[in-house]
Amino acid sequence: MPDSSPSRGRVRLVDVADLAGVTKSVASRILSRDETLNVRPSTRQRVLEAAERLQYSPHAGARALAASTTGALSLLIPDLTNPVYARIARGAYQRAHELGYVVLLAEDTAETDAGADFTDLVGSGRVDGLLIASARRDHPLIESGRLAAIPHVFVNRTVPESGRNVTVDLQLASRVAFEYLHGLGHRRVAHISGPGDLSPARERERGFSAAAEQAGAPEPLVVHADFSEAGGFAAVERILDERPDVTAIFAGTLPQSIGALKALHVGGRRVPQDVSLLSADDLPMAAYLAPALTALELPLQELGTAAVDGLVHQLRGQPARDVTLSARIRIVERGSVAAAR
Amino acid sequence: MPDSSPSRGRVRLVDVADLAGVTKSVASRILSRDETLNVRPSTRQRVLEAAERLQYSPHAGARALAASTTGALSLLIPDLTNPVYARIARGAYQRAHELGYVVLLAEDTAETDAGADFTDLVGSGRVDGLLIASARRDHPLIESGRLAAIPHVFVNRTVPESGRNVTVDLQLASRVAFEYLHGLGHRRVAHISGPGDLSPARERERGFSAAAEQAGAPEPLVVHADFSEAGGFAAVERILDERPDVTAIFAGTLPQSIGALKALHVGGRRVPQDVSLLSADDLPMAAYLAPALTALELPLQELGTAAVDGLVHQLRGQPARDVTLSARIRIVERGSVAAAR
DNA sequence: CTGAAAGCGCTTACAG
DNA sequence: CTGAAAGCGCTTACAG
Repeated sequence: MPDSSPSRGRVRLVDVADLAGVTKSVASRILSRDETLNVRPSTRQRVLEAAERLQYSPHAGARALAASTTGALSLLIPDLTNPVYARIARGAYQRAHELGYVVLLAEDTAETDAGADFTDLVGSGRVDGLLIASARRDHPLIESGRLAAIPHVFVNRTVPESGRNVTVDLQLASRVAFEYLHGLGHRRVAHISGPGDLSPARERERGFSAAAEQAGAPEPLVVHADFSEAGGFAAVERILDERPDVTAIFAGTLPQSIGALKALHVGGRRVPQDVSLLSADDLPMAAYLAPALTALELPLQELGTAAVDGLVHQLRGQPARDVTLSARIRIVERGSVAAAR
Repeated sequence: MPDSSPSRGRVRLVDVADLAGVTKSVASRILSRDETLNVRPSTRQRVLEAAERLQYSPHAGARALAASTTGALSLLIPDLTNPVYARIARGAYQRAHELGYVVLLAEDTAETDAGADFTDLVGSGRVDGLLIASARRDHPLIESGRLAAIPHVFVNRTVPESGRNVTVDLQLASRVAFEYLHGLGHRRVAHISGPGDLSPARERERGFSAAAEQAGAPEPLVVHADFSEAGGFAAVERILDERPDVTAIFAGTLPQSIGALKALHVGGRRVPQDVSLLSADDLPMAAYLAPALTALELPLQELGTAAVDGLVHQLRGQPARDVTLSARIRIVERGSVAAAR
């Protein structure tokens, strides 16, 4: 096979144009599916075949430079370890792929201090916009003000006044949780929430308490804790201390639930005979714990999908908007919740 | 403040050069830390300050185009949900950051069929190279042959003959596991491995069996299973069926251990009184299960670090090489393993 | 229906 | 020590 001498071994647009017997202009327009273009079907065909045969893959940088668009989105998640984000990420990937975007994932913990790096992802023209699931309230990205010029969306968190929040209706979800427990006769109920400054945590609390008030039930005890096993453990210690007669606990995340289970065990409570435990986050693992956890299922994959839709909406020049998902919130019953005695 | 009219609001190299009173050439060389450059300290100072003041962030695409290097690496992981990869990713991030690279994470499951997308990440000049932790044996990336022209490294998996494998010495790790159990008097031992075609699984098996043989112990029962809770559950069912007198089980992953715990419980075995369970993957959660899991700790973060080093080594024109980590392999003792009765 | 040409924002020999 | 200029591989008005 003769070498058509592409520089550095890269197949360029001009190579496929040459092979197809057209100019770069036409090739470019055909390959980028320019709708306004009228070409003979046979020409189109030749170009497509040439691209295929040469395994042509446009240079993203050159395209970004010329068109000032990258075709890439970045998803910033606070904790790779939390499977909740895996679900969101999958939804995001899938939709992005459908829309012709690539999504680049990045973990954005306080330790990595990656905030700067990530603003730079957009600043340096690597991505067109940001899907921000990082939950830190005083995130450098937000504080910096650099976000203002950048298309972005907040996922699973809420930044007041931003008009860019894509969230599950956590107040509704918490209400569902409360009413489920209340319906089983539980009257002394506690809720393990997240760190006080995180918006999802605040909303769960609000929904839970509001539901209690509306039901005329005693005010639930709300305890703030880290979203981790250790957090759940410590929270239950405090709950048992302040309210030893508690009959049901609603934990905000699965890791917290695992810690809670342990602390209940240590505290001599049987689950669910003495205390019922309802977990947020329905993940495969929940079914394998002892007892299997009854959990609140949320539309996480849909959240990822909606986030990409919201961001792409902005990229197309539409104004940002809040999106709240309230479908597909339900309780998956397993063994950790029983009727109050 | 007067508008210096940057196009599209972007601050360009020429803007900082102007502000500093030099040409683009000099500014470029100073900002990209060109060692061979000799400039007056005062000039360097002015350029750096100008860049700082304008919040200059070079256009990654333009740079990629001109220098044919992107400063980005991509880490492909098979399952976002598995915390093992989070640890590897953190190590990779940190080292990449130190070396001036950005790392872009992507989940590469069979379902997303993302193989093509990812080859394209390099093909399209978005990243300089790939850190491949995807474990599928017949991965489209490998099959396609396109990988040949692309700097890459396999992380936590081994592709024979590739000379690009960055791994923990799993044979050694399994030996450590076996000898720990053997030392406690266990003679009827089983191992829950992964799907038969995954290289880490095969190596763990080999190491485990070899250690048994060397100790003159009976051959361990090895059961293949999915790396999930369900896999661990099914594996233990089979083990109890084939070898009801088993006294110790070594599970290859934490999710498998969780499933195993459940199956042992269902099978009427107490852990560790009747059967000891040793888990691979020491993660925070292990301490909160009932019983707390004794686990094999592996140098996962170091694995990520070494992978980046290996890839950057290639990017600098050095030949690829295998790297095997054998330090920091140890047993973290908790409650799930006891001496044989 | 198709082509010639400018320009996106950088880097990097090559000159001075 | 610093500058002028070509070129990386695309897209996109603008012409024909």
